[in-house]
Amino acid sequence: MRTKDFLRGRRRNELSVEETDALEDAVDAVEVVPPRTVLASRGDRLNRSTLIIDGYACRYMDARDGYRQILSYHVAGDFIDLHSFPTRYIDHDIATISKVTLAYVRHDRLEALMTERPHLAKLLWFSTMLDAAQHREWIFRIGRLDAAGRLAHFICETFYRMQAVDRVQDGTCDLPLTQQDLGEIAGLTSVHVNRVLRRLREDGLAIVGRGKLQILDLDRLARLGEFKTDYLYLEDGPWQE
Amino acid sequence: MRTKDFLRGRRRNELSVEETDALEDAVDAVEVVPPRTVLASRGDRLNRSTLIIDGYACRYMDARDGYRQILSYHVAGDFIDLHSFPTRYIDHDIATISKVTLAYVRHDRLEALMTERPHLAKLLWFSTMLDAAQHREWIFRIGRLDAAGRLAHFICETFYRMQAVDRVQDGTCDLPLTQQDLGEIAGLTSVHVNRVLRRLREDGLAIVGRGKLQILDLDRLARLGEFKTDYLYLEDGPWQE
DNA sequence: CGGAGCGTTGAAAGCCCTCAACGTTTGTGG
DNA sequence: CCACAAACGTTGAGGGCTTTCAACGCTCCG
Repeated sequence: MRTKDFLRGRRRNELSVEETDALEDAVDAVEVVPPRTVLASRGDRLNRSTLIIDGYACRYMDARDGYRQILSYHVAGDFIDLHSFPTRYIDHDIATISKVTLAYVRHDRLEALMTERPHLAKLLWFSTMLDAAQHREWIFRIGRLDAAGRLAHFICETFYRMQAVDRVQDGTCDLPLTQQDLGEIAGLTSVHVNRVLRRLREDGLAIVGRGKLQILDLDRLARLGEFKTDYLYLEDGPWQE
Repeated sequence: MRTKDFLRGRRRNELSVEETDALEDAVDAVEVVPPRTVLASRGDRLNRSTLIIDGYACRYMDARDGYRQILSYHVAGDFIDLHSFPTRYIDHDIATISKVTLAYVRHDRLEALMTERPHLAKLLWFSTMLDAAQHREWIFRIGRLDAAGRLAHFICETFYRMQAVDRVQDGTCDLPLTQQDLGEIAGLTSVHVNRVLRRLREDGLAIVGRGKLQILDLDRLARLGEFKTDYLYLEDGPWQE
């Protein structure tokens, strides 16, 4: 099932069998895309949206000086550009990070779902609100935390998201990001990311490198990054009925 | 008409007369709230959403050290917490900045609109995507720009948004923010905001103070803040049919 | 096996913060 | 209407976190 990771670990249980089938049925094509490939550019008008089946991607904006700011990091189950359905245009760039398997859903199929399945539509809307909630945490992270806090916060967020889609084993998960990427996520230089990661490693908090993330002390990481899980709307949170 | 500023200057024209009436009809109560009042707190479960008829509000998160990070700034026509309809909970705090006139729409009315008026529902969804697009620009702003660029970017954004709802006269509009507030928006201290604003004033870019914003040179401000208008989805943008 | 990208480390500089003091404005009550 | 207090705005000096610049080691893949 190509859509099995969509909202997995979040509010997947609110999807009925019929809705699951309807969503699965709306999936058009499946494609494998190589790493570091641009999927869409600012200003593009899209007529389909993209669900990550497996792999990693990000959204970003380029700054004048050649640096870029990564806006969001996406894993399996993420509808990477569902917002282009209501907005029609996208206002940032999207690219793969690793090799990625993608599923496409045409916007006319979504249009039909809006009228035929309003409850499913509301869950699609909800999934774009998860993005917005994450955006807000990123603003907080970059605006108010120091370098170590920013990376700790990102590590916590990524770990919980990976756990939600069952991509964690023995406290370890994939993290195919370079130190340059992490700098573009946290608003830091790669040099400083390197120093901070060493500190996190030496302090027994987490080991980041070689495409992997290993959590050593999630509690202390969360404290350092002032991290709360509520905004991820995980299945065991207080928002359950 | 209480909802006249909703999506005004953006894609208001896509609302049919019937949809406008339906939205207007969904408005429950109207209330006036004093400045600096907390409207909702992280973890609250809401059963209604709030449209600003007039005045200014913001969303924010508190950090451990007593500082806070402002996540978004809201003006007339903004649905300040429409995202709580699909998410049910809110994951940040909301407060007024000035005296504000609010209109409430109960979530059960929105639920009905989802099934009865899917096109209107899609426009409501779109309006929450405007928020997300703004969030992304804030991430870019804080992550990649220096202090002057951050304030210039915020000034540009605010000016265009105020213009969209017809709150600009002679290049001047209300801006009831203290330098402390601006610091909490841009991830800076109020002291440094003060120094940067003086620079902007002396360089003939903008005058900020006494509750007002006066634009002196929008082009240079936009260049300084690397500001583009596309993400605001203004009525005269390329996204028009 | 070679090269390019990535990671690592050091030194110096810069942007912004912290601390502190004082001036200005605003709003309220006598 | 004035006086006063509190909040806001302004300015200077010093310090710290992060950047910049530079060099070198490592790893992975063709």
